[in-house]
Amino acid sequence: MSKLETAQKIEQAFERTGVRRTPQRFFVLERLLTKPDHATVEELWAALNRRHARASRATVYNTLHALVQAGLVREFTLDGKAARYDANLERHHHFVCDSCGAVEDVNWFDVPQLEGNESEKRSIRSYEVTLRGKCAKCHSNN
Amino acid sequence: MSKLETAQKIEQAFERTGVRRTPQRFFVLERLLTKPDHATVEELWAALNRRHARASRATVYNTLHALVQAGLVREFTLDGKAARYDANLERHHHFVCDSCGAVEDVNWFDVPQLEGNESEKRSIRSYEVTLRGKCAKCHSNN
DNA sequence: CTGCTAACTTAGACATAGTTCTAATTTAAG
DNA sequence: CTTAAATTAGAACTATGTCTAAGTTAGCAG
Repeated sequence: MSKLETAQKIEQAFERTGVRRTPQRFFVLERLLTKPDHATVEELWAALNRRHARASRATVYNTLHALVQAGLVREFTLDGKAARYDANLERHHHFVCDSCGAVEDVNWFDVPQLEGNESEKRSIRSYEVTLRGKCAKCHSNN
Repeated sequence: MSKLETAQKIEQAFERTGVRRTPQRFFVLERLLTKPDHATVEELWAALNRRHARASRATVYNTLHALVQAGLVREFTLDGKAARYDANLERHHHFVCDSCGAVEDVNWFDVPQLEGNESEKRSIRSYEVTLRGKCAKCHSNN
């Protein structure tokens, strides 16, 4: 997607959901859309400051809450660390690199055994596979 | 498994791994073995105090670290909260109840698609499925 | 275009949960 | 009995997230 297209997509998303457009919010959503690395608040704040020097952490938190509220971004956590944010709204799984900690999306696939097998008296609303190993980058670097 | 059998199993585990036997450690491991609810430190500490009133939190941390070190217990986290501990060393998946937060073990099953499909340039060391929904108890209570 | 105002942003203090540390005391096990 | 190792209470630390009060701005009404 070109930069222009992304910008239009963001504008539309803001308009559609009634989220007020500010430079900070635009930047955060743009960053999440174009670099799907599941950034933490800390990372987003650092990135934001490279452009809009003097952004407040609170703004990043507020922005992310607004985006989550609006359904434009999903929040999740991994291994007890800080919350991570994902603008990929498609169903997907996650891969976590043991060496560098990178989190990558993995295309969705069903886990068919689930239905018959394990759902005795519970009802399953959703599930997700978390894969762990060594990412492509860490492989070539060693 | 009877209480006696469990006790013997614990004794043997301590002896085999060279973990010194203390009442606190015995209690913690016993609790993890007999009640596989993936307790947190806080929960274990509360349980311990019901018996050995005046146990220190630090002891629970020390104990768990020793048990993890010895390979008798596994540590994991879920949803960015406190670490949870599991004496079930078999491979298994987890189910998390949306309503009450309970964490239950789910018997292991393979996810066959993984091999061919997604492991392009990364290597996958392990994976786990996390299921979410409503547990049996919460179902009957509502 | 201009001015208005509710909403947003800012800096930094504050809050909190989880965990680790410390120094004195007690204990397991040879 | 001895002593290295474990336990204790509570202080201290760390990371993450929330709050506050003052200043700024988006977006609309006129």
